[in-house]
Amino acid sequence: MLEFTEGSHTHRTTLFVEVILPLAISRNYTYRVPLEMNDVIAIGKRVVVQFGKSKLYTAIVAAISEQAPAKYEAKYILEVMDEQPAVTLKQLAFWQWIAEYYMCNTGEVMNAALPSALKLASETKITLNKDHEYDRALLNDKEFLITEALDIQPELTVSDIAKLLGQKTVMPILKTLFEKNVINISEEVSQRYKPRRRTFITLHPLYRDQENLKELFSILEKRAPKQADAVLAFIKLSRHQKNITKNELIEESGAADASIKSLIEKEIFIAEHKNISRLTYDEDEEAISNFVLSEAQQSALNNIKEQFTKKEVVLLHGVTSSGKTQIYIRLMEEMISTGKQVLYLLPEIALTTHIIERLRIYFGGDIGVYHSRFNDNERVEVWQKVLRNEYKVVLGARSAVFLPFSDLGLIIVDEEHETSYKQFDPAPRYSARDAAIYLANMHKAKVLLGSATPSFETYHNAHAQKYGLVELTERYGGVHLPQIEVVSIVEETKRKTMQSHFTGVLMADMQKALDNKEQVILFQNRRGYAPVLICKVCAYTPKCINCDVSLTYHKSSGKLHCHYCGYKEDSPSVCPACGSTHLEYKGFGTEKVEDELSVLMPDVRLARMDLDTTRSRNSLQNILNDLEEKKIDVLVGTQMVAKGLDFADVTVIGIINADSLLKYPDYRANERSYQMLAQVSGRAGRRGKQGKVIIQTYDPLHRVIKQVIANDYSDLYFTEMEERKSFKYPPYYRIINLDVKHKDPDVLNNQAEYLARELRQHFGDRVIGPEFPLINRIRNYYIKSIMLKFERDAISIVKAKVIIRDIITQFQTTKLSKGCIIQPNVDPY
DNA sequence: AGCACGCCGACT
DNA sequence: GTCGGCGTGCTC
Repeated sequence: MLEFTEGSHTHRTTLFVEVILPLAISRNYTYRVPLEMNDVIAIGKRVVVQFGKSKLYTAIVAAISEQAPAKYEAKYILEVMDEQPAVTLKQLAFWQWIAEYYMCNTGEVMNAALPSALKLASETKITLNKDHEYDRALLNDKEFLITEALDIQPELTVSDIAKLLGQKTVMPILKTLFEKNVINISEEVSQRYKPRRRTFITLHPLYRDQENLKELFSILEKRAPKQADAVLAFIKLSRHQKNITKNELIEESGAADASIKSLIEKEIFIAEHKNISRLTYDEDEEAISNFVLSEAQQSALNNIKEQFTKKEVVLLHGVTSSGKTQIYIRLMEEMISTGKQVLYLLPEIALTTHIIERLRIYFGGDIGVYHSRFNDNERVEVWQKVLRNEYKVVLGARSAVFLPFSDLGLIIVDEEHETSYKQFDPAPRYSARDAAIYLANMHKAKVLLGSATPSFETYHNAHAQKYGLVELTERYGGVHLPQIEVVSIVEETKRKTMQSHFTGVLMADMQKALDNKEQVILFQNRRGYAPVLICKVCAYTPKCINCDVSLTYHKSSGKLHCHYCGYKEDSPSVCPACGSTHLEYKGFGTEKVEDELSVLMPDVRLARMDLDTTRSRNSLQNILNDLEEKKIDVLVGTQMVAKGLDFADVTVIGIINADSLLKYPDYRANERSYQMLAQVSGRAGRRGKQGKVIIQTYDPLHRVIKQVIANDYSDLYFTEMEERKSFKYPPYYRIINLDVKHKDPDVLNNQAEYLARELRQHFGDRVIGPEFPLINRIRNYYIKSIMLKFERDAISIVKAKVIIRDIITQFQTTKLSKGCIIQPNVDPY
């Protein structure tokens, strides 16, 4: 046949593809390629496949072969979605590495990597069958209810119906309705990415001639004055801008849509429909790079470049406010001049418009931004632009490591110690910092890690000469490090100078700053009002019904919240156990700090920044804007305030209770506390003025506090490292945690013990536990943790992981382990 | 992740 | 008895 002449031999060959499904399943599945798709099928393209009875998914082609599977009949691919592969070969290899290293499935990696608009899944839609006559009186109550609902809303999903009927199992009912020909059941895949379209208007070239234009006006003014207005508005707009959309024209002229339409019909206006990008930025900002590096910055930059000739990864250890960003900018400029791409990773919270705008000054439209506050369509557009190599620089949070880079030259991981680089909740439990190093390796690119308080892992690698190390000890522009004052809460309580949770010292310094029209940040590492509510009579404490935690009282909602599962209940006014009205709030969070301060300083403009106040899309940015515009005098916040805040007029920082950090029962508590305190302190007095930090604590002589005051990170490092070594912790050892979960605590105990025994057979006393973690029940699952500690060099971690995987697989086939969930967490933070 | 099948308690 | 919960296994 004619249409078969142009192609290759593949026309006659039946092809099979192995695809990755966006699900937590352990292997790939094989589908058959219809002959007519032979020419378009390719690795990395998305295909639509049916998986199971009815569900349709977008899968990624991972391999193509001519070999038919022996044991089953492969289903056909339904559709090839892409003209060009959406995922590169490098990415597929990267996904594979993540899945192996972090002990999860490729499908889970795919889920994290692809913007959801690129992986549409079908949804079951229920509609009325209008072609069939039936008597509704013959239906039972529930069936009748469904038809009634479909009269009002013609299309319902399965979960809509579950909600409607108030029960979980609805499929049998829908099935009988379908068999009675009352309803249709269909699987619909919606193309979720929609380009944004606008209509652009231009004037017919005929009217570029002044005479013709004059004539046109004289006609229009008489016959259609509204249309004349529209033409006038067009001419006015065209003086300032090149592209004019129909909407802009309507807005400017006040003319109706119909007027414009008739002008288009008369061919006076020419309309053109175009896809436009959602990723706009102000083109008026000319790219300028006219800053001068200080001597210290310049020598650090030279040093980094020198190190890059010998090392793949370099750590830039620079104190807060040392001007690391400017060094990054110079490096990025040099890299993109060679034509390679740059990835600049930042913690989500630090990715504010402030830093984006700052980089736009230098890179203009060449810079792409990628983070979780972007909506799906925006993310797809960034993805596609990276794929087409239209960005030179990508600025992004954790998940930006998954973008389809083709030729990376440099990855910068700023604030590399940040724990938010590690994903916790759903697998893949990956570290974007560590993954970035692997990714760079694949691209033969360099990695620059930047931090004022490097993670011990990184610092250790730098000291071991594995990474290059560049130190920058001078603050930019000669800004002094803040003065740190430690205030003993015990002392002040004795002297009765405490005002609720504020020491006299803090109150006085806050007042002084406010008198000078300066700003204050207060840090309290806990959100909500009070973490524990306790009955003074019977000591009853309200607990979460799903988790092993006490509920936190939130004053703003008047409810008790669980911070682990989201459960909420009304706060009781009498003790549910004994009926007493003597209920006491114990402990305090940001809400209470804010509340108390508003009583003590009623004239102060207060704001709060924590998870609860920054949930919606723009709320974080709004708070930061208000702070910048000095609409806020005092900002109370959780760890968030330690990151990415850079405001000249913040001169006083108060740490309400340092002990909550220091007392944390974790081997990293000291490292974390130091990082936290140093990072918060770094926010004080950035430009021109020396700032002041007040640390309130019950334990002013604590070693870590002394080290923070002395600004002696290496002292902290060397003392802590001794302990890490003797207790077999990272960076000397690698840790893999296996969290075992089960609804029944007894089964969990037995099975976790059994699993640990199996592991011990291979790994001996490298296996610790199982032990109950700090919180031993979350969302109704009891949890036990098994920890594996591997010495760094003596054992192949790759082989160990294969063995662990085998043991887990083996374990899951045993009858008694039914219902057990095992979650591996490699390199837990 | 969905969805079907099968077993078991609590209702008409 | 039957309905609906829930556990278990499978999907190319």
